[in-house]
Parts: sequence; C-alpha cells; structure tokens
Amino acid sequence: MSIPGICLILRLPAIAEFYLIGENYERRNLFMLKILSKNRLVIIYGISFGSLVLLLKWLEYRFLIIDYAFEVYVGAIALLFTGLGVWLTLKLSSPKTETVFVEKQVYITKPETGFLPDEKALVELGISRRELEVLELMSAGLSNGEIAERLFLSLNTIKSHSSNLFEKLDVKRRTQAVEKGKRLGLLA
Amino acid sequence: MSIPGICLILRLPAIAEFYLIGENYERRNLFMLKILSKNRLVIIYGISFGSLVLLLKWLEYRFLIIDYAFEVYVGAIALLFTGLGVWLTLKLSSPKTETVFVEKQVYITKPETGFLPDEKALVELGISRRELEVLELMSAGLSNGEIAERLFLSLNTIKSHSSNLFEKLDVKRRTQAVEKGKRLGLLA
DNA sequence: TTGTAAATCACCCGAAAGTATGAGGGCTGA
DNA sequence: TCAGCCCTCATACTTTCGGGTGATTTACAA
Repeated sequence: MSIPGICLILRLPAIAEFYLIGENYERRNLFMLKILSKNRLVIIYGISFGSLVLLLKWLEYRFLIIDYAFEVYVGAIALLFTGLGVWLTLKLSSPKTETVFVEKQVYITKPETGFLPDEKALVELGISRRELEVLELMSAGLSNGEIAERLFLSLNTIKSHSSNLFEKLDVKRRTQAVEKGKRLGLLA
Repeated sequence: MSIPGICLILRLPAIAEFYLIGENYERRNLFMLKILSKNRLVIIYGISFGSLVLLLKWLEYRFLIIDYAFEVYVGAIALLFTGLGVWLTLKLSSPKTETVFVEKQVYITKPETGFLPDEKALVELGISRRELEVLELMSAGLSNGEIAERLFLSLNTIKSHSSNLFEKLDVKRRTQAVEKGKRLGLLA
C-alpha cells in the first residue's frame, strides 16, 4: 500500500462524485474548482494522511527495527490516529445552533443613484415581478386603466395584480401601497 | 481484519450519528432516509473505499502475498483508531452549541429632518394652507373620509379641497398629486 | 403525473374618488 | 365698501377603485 495509493483512496470521493454526477464534460474545470473549494477539508485530510504515513515509513527505516518495536509502532499509530479522529470530529462536527432573533432598527434611506428594489423584501412579501411593475406605475400616478394600456393588459388584470399587491403589502388603498412601497425600499 | 470489519468501520460515522442523535427511536427510518440523502458523499466515500480495499486485498492474496500485509494492517489500525477517535469525541465531548444572532429588520419611519415645504412653489401655484394639509394626509395614504375625520371637516369639504388642489397641480388623481407634490418639494 | 404558483381575463357590486355647481361666512386689500 | 380669495358644506352625477369569485394557460417543482 503505497503512499500514492493512499492519496488516491482519499481522493476517491471527489473523483467518484465528479464522474458520477459530472455529465457536462465541458464544465470539468469549473467543477474541479468547486471541488477544491468545497472539499478543502477532504483534501487536507488526504495530504495529512499521506504525510503521516511518509513520516512513519521514514521512522520505520531510520530507527525502528520491526521485530523489536512492532507493538510500539502499532501503538503509536493507534494513538496518532485516535488523535486525528478526535481532531477531525471537533473540527468538522456541526455545532448545534441556537438561533436568537435580535430586532434591529433600520432606517430606510433611499439611495438616489441607481435605485434597485430591495430583493429581500420582495421575496419576503412574495411580490411578483408583474406586481412590482404595477406598483411602480401606480407610484407614478397612473390609473388602473392607464397602467393596463401601458402594459398591454386588460383593466381586469391590473385590478387582479393590484388587489394581490394590496393584500401582500397589507394595505387598503393604492396611495398606502405607494407609501409603504417607498418605505420598504421597493420603490425609488 | 476482514472486509466486513472494514465496511463497519467505514459506516461508523453514520451509525454513531444515528445512535447518538436518534433519541426519538420511532423516527429511525426517517432519520436513515435523511442520512441517505444528505450524506450521499459519505456513502460514496465508504463504498469506494471498501471496494478499493477489497481489490487490494484480492490483489495481495493473488499476486503480492505477504509483502503488503503490514501496510494494510497499519492502514486498518489507523482507520480503526480514527473511527475510535471520532466515536469517542462524539460520545464524550460536551455538545457544541453555537448561538446565532439573526438580525430581524424593523422598519422605522425615518426621523423628519426638519422638512419645510417650498414656500415659493406654494405661492406660485396658489396652494392654500388647508390644501397643503390635505395633500400631506393624502400622501400618507389616507382616504378622503379619514382626512375629513382627522381635520374635523365634512367629506364634501375634503373633496372640494382635493378638487381645487388637483386643478392647481394640474393633475387628475390623488396619486399624481402626491407624486407631483414630492417632485415640487411640497412634501417630504 | 400531479400540484402549485404566476399571469391573464371576466363579471358583479359596493365603496371611494373625482366633477360640476352652488351657497354662505370670514378675512383682506384697494 | 366691496371684490376676491379662502374655508366650509351640500347635492347630484360619473368614474375609478377595490373585493369577491372563478376560469384558463403556462411554467416549474414534487
């Protein structure tokens, strides 16, 4: 069992995943990069393992006479790898997370240049693209009819969108929707 | 060191996790499914490793015989005690708890930094104090009825004011009035 | 395959908004 | 004093808005 062999073994998971999953052969390089970044620990493991075996081999040929110190040798190995196991577990074990919600007061300040709607707020409220579009035109002061004309939709569609929008924003009127939209950073 | 033994070692992390975490014994099957789906990598690792060792063993007995027996033995010891270390750590280490603070954003209406409506624009457009007052409440999203209530006036009065306001601002709807009011510096 | 969500459109009804017109009282500057 | 403006309120009418319900198509995920 040579050292390259061990290293090969240690790399197996990554390789296996690569060949099993990687149907798109053009993306191998990208995939490899992902492997390198994601499986950093596995790679470190492999290198460490290899180095250790190398060290042991060296020690074996340098100082130890196998017949004499076999038990010591095995004991050392056992000790070393027990330690390795402990270290690895401590390093890798995912801590049980306790989530504490801390309320943070956020003052909304609208950036004047290059406005982009707050994606997070949009997702949280479940506001769709169309609805945001309608909201924007609302804030420009257009009536539902004008919005329908502008978007090449029927008046009823705009009404549906606005109704859904009001519910998601928890408001009753378009003026409130515009006001809240600005406050939440959905509108410029 | 038999092959089933090696396989057992390789399954150790999953098994250990199962028995250490699985306090709810009724959910073992569900837990196993989760293990299967989540720890796909680990399983692939285990199977690959096992297969490779099997292959090596076979080669060893077939062609190489004794020469590599020692390395395999040491490797097995290493693995065994790595597993032991992992198991020991999982068993003995006090459960790591990590407190995660999640910021929950609470939106606050920004403190008014002493806004003053543009007097010049007001005079130019001939907008009276009452009308401006109505416009401000409009921009807050209030309905005519609510504005009337707030100002202790009748609904009709508010309608009059808003109508006059719209004419002076040259707009057709309250949303446009709010938009234009902000644009002209009449509103914050 | 089934289910879910978005987007589209329709119809009805009541509420709110907006238009038009008029009227009475108060304040002010010419 | 009186014209002009503001504020108030009213009636009548039209338009727009918003709620409720439901159908259809598309797309995407389970």
